[in-house]
Amino acid sequence: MSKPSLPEGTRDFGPEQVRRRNYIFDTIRAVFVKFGFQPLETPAMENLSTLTGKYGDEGDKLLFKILNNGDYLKDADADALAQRDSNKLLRSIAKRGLRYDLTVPFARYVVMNRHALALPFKRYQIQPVWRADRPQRGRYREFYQCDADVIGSDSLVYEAELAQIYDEAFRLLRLPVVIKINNRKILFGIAEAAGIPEQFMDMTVAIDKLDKIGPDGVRKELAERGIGPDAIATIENILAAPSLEALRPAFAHSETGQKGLEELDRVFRYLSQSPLHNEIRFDITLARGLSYYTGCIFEVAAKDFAMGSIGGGGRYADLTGVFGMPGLPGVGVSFGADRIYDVLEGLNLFPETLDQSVKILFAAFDDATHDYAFACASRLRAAGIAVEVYPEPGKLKKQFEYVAKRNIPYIAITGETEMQNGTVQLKNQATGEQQTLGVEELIGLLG
RNA sequence: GAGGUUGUAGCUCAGCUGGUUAGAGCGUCGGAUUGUGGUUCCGAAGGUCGGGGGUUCGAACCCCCUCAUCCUCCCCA
Repeated sequence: MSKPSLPEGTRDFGPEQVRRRNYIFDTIRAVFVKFGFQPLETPAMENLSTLTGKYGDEGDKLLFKILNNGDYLKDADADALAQRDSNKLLRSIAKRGLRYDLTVPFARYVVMNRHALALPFKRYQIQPVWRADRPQRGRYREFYQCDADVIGSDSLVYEAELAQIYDEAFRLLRLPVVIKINNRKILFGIAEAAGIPEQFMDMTVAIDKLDKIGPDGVRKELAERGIGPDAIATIENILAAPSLEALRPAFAHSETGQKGLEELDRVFRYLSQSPLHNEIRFDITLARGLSYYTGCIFEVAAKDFAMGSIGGGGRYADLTGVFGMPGLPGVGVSFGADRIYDVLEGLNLFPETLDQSVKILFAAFDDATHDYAFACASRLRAAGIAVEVYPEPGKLKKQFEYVAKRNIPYIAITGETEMQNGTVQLKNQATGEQQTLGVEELIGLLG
């Protein structure tokens, strides 16, 4: 019998961690609700056909596949098996997989329930997702996303609301962030201005790395991806633009680029109606990988703490199209709860009060007073107060040590005298103050 | 998927070029203290040295495999 262990990239969460995680979830959820989003949950597993092809070749490789039940080799593709062709074999031995994100399952849900939905449909979803990535700092194989998406409207008011949601949630978590915003149409405008619209994706991937590899690195990467020197010069020129307004001349011949500028202008106009607490920054190098984004894109980074993005999102013109329902636009954002946890922990920003669940512990000396303690505890519980009774009557030392370890703020000592008078000896653990109280008075004090 | 790092008590880590019975601090448990904790003192328990195989008279230490960890790339939350 070997020691038990966990699969790579997964974790247990102890009581304190769960309380802290719930603090994050509750905070984000409250903001979602305030903006009119409705809850949705979908299964951990989806049909593999729902998932494959939605995240690019890389994404497909990172999907966890679930082996079919029963005699899965009976129906396996014999040729693929003989040829040891895993990709070909897969379809015949695994028909399900674990969800990779929350957006695709949402799109699937919308298509399946289109007749029942009032559009625009605003939903939020807080659930785990799984990726067979190599775990490292801030990267896990099982992690939670907190998503808010709107489907069925192309109004830019939602882009503004989603930016406000980021701002509000991180304000409540007291975590200073930068909300970066860009627009895929602006990126396409750059490609058009440089005369390389067909290399839009290559260009995007390269300039996304600017803050990581620097201008020289980007130049090199652009060249490696087969983009000519003239085009590279144009791109660099545009990237150096100091403001949105300065881009206008460069996009004189790019209708898409102009559209991108207009969209961002509109979003900023909405946002100017109500000041944000965090910085929102136009970042022309922001690209984001998922290929289905078509309009505004978002990314959130913590200030003062090195961590990959702790949130991201954007607009997609046609996500449900792959499920046979074209023309439904959507926009959404995601919070990376696990990374937010790591950042809050690193910056020591979790509230102290999260670990006080039980308010008081009852301590007794013998069988008779143990009964009395139990009776008192029951009355407090009936009044809605979280209470514990120490399991063994006897030495106070142990009972006090337990209270200290559990961070319980009060201890009630129920001895012979107290039992006869219907009182308890209440001690405040923080101040050391002690007083004799009747049970009703105790309920009044703690309730 | 590619490359590297680390793995010794519950935790953090020592452990010399391979050499008797693998140590420390913290924590845990018991006692000093049978109605008052976080201090102090005394004592105790706790190890398949991540797992498997190999080299050797002898392996925590060297070699191979494997599992896990942390990090970089890729990609992302």
